[in-house]
Amino acid sequence: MSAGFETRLREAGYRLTPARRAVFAVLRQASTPLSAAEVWRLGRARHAGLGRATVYRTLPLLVRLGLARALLAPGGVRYQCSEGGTHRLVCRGCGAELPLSGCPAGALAQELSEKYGYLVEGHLLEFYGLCPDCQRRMRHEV
Amino acid sequence: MSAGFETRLREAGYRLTPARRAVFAVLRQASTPLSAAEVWRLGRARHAGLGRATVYRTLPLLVRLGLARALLAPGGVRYQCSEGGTHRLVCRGCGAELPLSGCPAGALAQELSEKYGYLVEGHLLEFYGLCPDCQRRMRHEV
DNA sequence: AAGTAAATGATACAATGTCTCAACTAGCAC
DNA sequence: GTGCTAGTTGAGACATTGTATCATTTACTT
Repeated sequence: MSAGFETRLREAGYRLTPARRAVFAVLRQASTPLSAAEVWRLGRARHAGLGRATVYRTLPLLVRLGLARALLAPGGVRYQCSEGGTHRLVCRGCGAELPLSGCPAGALAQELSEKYGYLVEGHLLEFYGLCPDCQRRMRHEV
Repeated sequence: MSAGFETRLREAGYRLTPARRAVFAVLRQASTPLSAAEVWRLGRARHAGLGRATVYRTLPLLVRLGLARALLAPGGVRYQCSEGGTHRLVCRGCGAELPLSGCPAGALAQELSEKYGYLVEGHLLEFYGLCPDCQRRMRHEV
């Protein structure tokens, strides 16, 4: 799958550099979406002199190439590898996120592909609301 | 619906102030999601001395109260009123967004509500991929 | 009408992201 | 392998975006 990264970069006319490897490797290994600052910090472990500007240049590049995805978490933008879709329940009270399995969007993707000529590569399905705790809390404490 | 804003604020124990009215009114009237800076600029037209800090305090408050939603647009975070769901196709090549009608998520919301006890208030369904133009462009130009 | 806690706006500050540019290097040609 | 060249890098200045502080104001309760 790391080969996917290399070929994708090359076929798009970009060079394969230690900095880009480091940034992508950090995202690949992360078990949770990372902020740009976190990617920088972790990336320096892999590539000593990794620059901040390079990280900020590389992350959007990875997104444009379809190798990563930018998410809006409470607290700012975070990046993660883009493999397949992302599905979750987000509580607007406490920010808790509950991952979901099973997705109704897969079927729709094919349909959209035919209808609009889009090449659909992945999707993000987020439900917003209140978790049980926050529902209780909002009734009483506020 | 503006009443919804007022009661929501009151029932959560927050005061109804000119600043908050202005911020919310700006979001309500906007036909497109706005950045915090834009909300400030537009808000000053409605409430002369509106402070920057107040805008940055108010927008997350509106999100927590379920009155607004934060979106990650190319170029940063943007806010919009939260009425129902949001569905679109986003091209990772050029950033173009194509709104969708018809959504498979509504049915799932009810199911999630029962299964997890969440109060589901809205959702965001985004498909990522390449629009027809970008597919062509990627094959040739790059 | 008066009291009070919440909210405001100004400002200073911190964090986040962008731009510039000289130095470097990946990839290609030979 | 050696040299060439355009893409890329990293440092730092800069711009933007978001946060904390605090004296002053004000929405709401009684």
